[in-house]
Amino acid sequence: MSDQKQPTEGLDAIIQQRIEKLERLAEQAPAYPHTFDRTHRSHEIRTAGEALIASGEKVRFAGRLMAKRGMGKTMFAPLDDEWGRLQVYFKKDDLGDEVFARAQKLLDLGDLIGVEGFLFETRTGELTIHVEKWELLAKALRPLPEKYHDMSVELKSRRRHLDLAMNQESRERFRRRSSIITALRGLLDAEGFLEVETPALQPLYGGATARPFVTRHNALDMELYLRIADELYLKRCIVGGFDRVYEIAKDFRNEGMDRTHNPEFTMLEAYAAYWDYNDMMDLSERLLRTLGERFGDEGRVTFGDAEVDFSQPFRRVRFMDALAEATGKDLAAVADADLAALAREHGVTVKKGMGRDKVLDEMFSLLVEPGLIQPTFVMDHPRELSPLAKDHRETPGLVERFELFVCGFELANSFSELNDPREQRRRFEAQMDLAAAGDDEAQQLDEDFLAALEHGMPPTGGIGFGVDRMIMLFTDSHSIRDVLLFPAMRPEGRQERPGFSAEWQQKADTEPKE
RNA sequence: GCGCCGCUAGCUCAACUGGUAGAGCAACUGACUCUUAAUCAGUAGGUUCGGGGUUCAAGUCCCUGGCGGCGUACCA
Repeated sequence: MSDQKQPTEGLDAIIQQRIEKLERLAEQAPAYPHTFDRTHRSHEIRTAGEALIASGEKVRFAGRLMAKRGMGKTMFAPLDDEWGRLQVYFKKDDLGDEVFARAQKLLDLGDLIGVEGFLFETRTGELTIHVEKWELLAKALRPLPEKYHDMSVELKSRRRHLDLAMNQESRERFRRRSSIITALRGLLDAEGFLEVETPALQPLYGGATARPFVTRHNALDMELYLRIADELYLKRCIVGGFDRVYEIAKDFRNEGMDRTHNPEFTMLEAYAAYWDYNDMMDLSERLLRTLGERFGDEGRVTFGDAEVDFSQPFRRVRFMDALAEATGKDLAAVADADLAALAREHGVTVKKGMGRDKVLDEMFSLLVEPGLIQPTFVMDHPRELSPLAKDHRETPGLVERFELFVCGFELANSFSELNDPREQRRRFEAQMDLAAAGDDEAQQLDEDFLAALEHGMPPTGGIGFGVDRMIMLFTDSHSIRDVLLFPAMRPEGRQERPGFSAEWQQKADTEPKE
């Protein structure tokens, strides 16, 4: 470990060799220059290709060296930038022995270089830069992964920089993510929504049913929660007189992880004064239809085996009707005791303390959700499940709520927002009873929020979209990890890890460094 | 959480019922003036995830811990 002998094998040897090459390159020119002025990026050269060949003008291009194909006195090398790949051509007769040899001998795969030269087309028709000058922009001391097999799923997520460097389609996917979010902002802005920012650190968590992350503020000497939703703050904005607001923000939920769940995820919440949930359904259709047009094929999107069509009006079905379709029974007419039995018959696990509506919700998740492939609004839910939604204007026991399902997962959740402060207080109290009975996801009573409501909130429609899931849908990605640059993962390495203990830290500090 | 499967060179993977750990890519040396998974000849590279056990002998079997994938449960 303190051995001074130079490594002659494995990764250490590769790094050592590359450092030596770096030092030799540094004798001639700065190894880490501060800038490189490009005239074009790869897609721009590709677009202007013929004109650039005809004019013979000089181009300056920079990228990562992805292969070296040496032919003795010439060398071809593909260079990647964000938008794609462009081949460059080194020729000894043109560059001179020294400059050519430096490229041939001292460049490694993964190095970042800048070139200047003129464009030509090779015999096989590939657009190529004939290099007249080149310089190192940064050396890759570590080798790139192997080039013609996929990296393991784990490495792709864990070393996203390498996934991005190696896989054009991965770069494309994240560029598309960015475009979709930009498009959403544009659409909401055009609809008169104001983008606002609300606290991620909250003294009380609310607006959804989930277990929170807890953290601590030293100066205030208090525990804070990472938000599970923005809802209660955005409604305060509506109370204050903003007409339409939205926020695209990370929420944090301390729950399991799987193909559609990451502990931190991006949620779009939007609230509009004087709207109800019908208006929000219309808004959802407008947003998704436009996204479908821009990012799909005339409003249609391929997701696995399914083709989802956003161009037609979405199906609307009442929650209880969907359940009736699935079970063949009108569950509203079934007594509580019989309902539990019926649920078990359909393979739903019914636990003690689950209310009637909770059982219905379980049945819905298992029996109905997976079959909702085409965009479907499921509306008018049982009241107990929705403590922030307004009572249904016609049917007692229900609330004005809808969830939008696509490809078997929930994409959005929306209500006519409850704005009667006394009713809201009763709903919170009911939640507290659930909490007392052991439901650790029940919502907390938020006096400050209630006081805001007591000042008067206009009738309001609200909605929350799972942005990551939306991105999955429009990129045909089947795991949330594929649309998050850095999904949550356990740290790798170190066997002994007594939770960042002083003991480990001390050990790390006292051990000799390489 | 639980269940199943996996972890071998920098990367992607082999190694049968336990018997000298291999290949391709990357690297190194050399040849080659339009290649594109460049090609050709040669070289080097391993604590087989960690720890313990069984055995004459363990990548392989057993126990235990770590990390991951998939399924399942709660949730967006």
